[in-house]
Amino acid sequence: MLKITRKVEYALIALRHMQSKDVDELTSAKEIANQYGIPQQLLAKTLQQMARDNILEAVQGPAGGYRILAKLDRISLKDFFEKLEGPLGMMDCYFDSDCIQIGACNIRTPIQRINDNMRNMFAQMTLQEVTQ
Amino acid sequence: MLKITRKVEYALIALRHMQSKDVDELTSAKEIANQYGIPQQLLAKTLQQMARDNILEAVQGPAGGYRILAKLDRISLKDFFEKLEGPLGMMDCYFDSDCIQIGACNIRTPIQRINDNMRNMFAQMTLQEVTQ
DNA sequence: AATATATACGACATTATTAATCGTATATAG
DNA sequence: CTATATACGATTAATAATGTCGTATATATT
Repeated sequence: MLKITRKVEYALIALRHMQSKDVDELTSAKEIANQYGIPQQLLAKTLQQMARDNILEAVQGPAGGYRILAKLDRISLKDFFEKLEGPLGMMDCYFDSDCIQIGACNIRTPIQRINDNMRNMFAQMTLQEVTQ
Repeated sequence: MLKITRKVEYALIALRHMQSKDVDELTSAKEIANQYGIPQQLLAKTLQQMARDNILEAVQGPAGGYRILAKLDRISLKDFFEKLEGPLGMMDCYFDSDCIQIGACNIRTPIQRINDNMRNMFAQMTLQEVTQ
């Protein structure tokens, strides 16, 4: 439990890889996939998603690839995680609450407190700190 | 991602339920399962595990059940989570590292930093805070 | 002593989630 | 024109979480 997904992991690897290059240099999904042993198609999808989220810029065609578009020190880890994986809740009922037992549940409030702490922690860390 | 398991959730519900009673009063798995709509056998296993971990005391036979044994304000959430679910790592390589790519991986150190923050956060919260 | 009801627990089955692949379309440099 | 890159929905495979089954043991009650 409390694990990040490979998607997030791959995204971080890719960002860090690109950050070690010139800002306008392009990196292909293939290059990263080969270098770190990541399934290329899966990585490509994640990069495409980051492009849709304006974290990366994508350039098509041969000699195309991706480059970092956003200011990584302006994106919190919380926002990054939620862009890629959706709302960050340790229990499903943190956001959507169609749990039948919600009336009987005695730990909803305490768990939400923990969850707020966790979200707050990730809100205070930036992508830059992880990928620099 | 970053979710707690039902096992932990059920354990917290059970602890909080027992804490609302007299300290030496017994509570059966059945009682809790019925009241909160939890599968009884699954809950029972979790209670048994907590008994093995000396968080609860178990009393067998009819009119048996469980009662809280440990001082909940002396058990951190980190220890509690790790008792129930094992080591707390956002990535598998935090503890065991048979990842083939470990040499190539460029984010191991940064992720460990995040993970340390998370573990530290849970180390500073006690079970008591959640179940009181 | 017999019975009913509780915990104890390994093995198995089911379900949900995550991870990976497939197939096809589009863009563009050479 | 061709090779190589991104784009992306659909599907399958793998893994992990969740739940069930069967059986054993303890013990209060009758």
